[in-house]
Amino acid sequence: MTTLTIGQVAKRAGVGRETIRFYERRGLIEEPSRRESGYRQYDNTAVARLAFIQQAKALGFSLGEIAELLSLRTDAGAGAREIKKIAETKLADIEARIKLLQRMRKTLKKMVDECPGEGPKSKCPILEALDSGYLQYE
Amino acid sequence: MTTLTIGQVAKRAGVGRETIRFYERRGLIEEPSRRESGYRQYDNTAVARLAFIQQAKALGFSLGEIAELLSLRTDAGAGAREIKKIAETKLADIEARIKLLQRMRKTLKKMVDECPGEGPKSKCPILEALDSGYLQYE
DNA sequence: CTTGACCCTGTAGTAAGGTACGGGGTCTAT
DNA sequence: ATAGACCCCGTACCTTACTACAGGGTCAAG
Repeated sequence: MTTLTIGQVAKRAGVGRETIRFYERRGLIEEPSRRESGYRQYDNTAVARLAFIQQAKALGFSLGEIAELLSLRTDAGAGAREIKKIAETKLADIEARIKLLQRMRKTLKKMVDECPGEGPKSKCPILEALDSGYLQYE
Repeated sequence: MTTLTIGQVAKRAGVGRETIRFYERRGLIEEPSRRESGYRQYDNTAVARLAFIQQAKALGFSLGEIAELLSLRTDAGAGAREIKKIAETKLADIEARIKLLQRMRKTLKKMVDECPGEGPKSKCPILEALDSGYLQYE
């Protein structure tokens, strides 16, 4: 099994060296074995682990949630139920964020459409709309 | 004109006292006059200003952007054009965020649908999907 | 054997948007 | 006149996810 230094792992995984040490401190990556000199020694499973983290991040999971996912993975008692539950919670969270942003978009679009884009600011309803306390959110 | 203490303003605006001082430091709220004792003295325009900030925050503007909006408001040279531009930039930003979240939702929903929700974790495709580096984002 | 690239630790800084605390002084009602 | 609520300032702390030093030691090539 080839061993890799932290820099080689970082390069293959497309992250910074410091990021790997940071993940190690956060418990997302196991502490690797060391050479005599103290240099960290990794193998390809570390690269795979980093890929997992990147994928999960791309899906909107926080590092805390990723740690949870990772612990379920090695927890013999964990089944499909636990994993599905985390993913469902995240899904609901993402859907809520989308809804909020859509409401924001609607109001903002209306404001932009109503603003002539020229002339004095008194012709633009944006500032007044913000003043009026008239917006409905949440 | 009735004067208000910072605590009264905070209560009416629904924010914390510390938040008002924080906004003052950030230049979002003008420095108010003081009593002999050094106590800040506000009037209702401060409550209105805070309401403006809350509204703008609800639309997704950052404090920096709100400061910009606020300065345009008192800048005699500013017209509808400048204000519309900021709002348009924010709108584009919100739309991009919505698109990203929709992609995330789609993939996550597929995973959740494919997971049986019972049995061993090997039956759940979520962990494997995260491993595979197979997700397409961005 | 030297040079330059790489590694180590620990600490500090970044962004955003606050929140909390310590050690004071003040205001108001009883 | 005194209790308790409120205010002052400055500084530190919180979260998230890194990123950047500083001051060292190590490794591989020429």
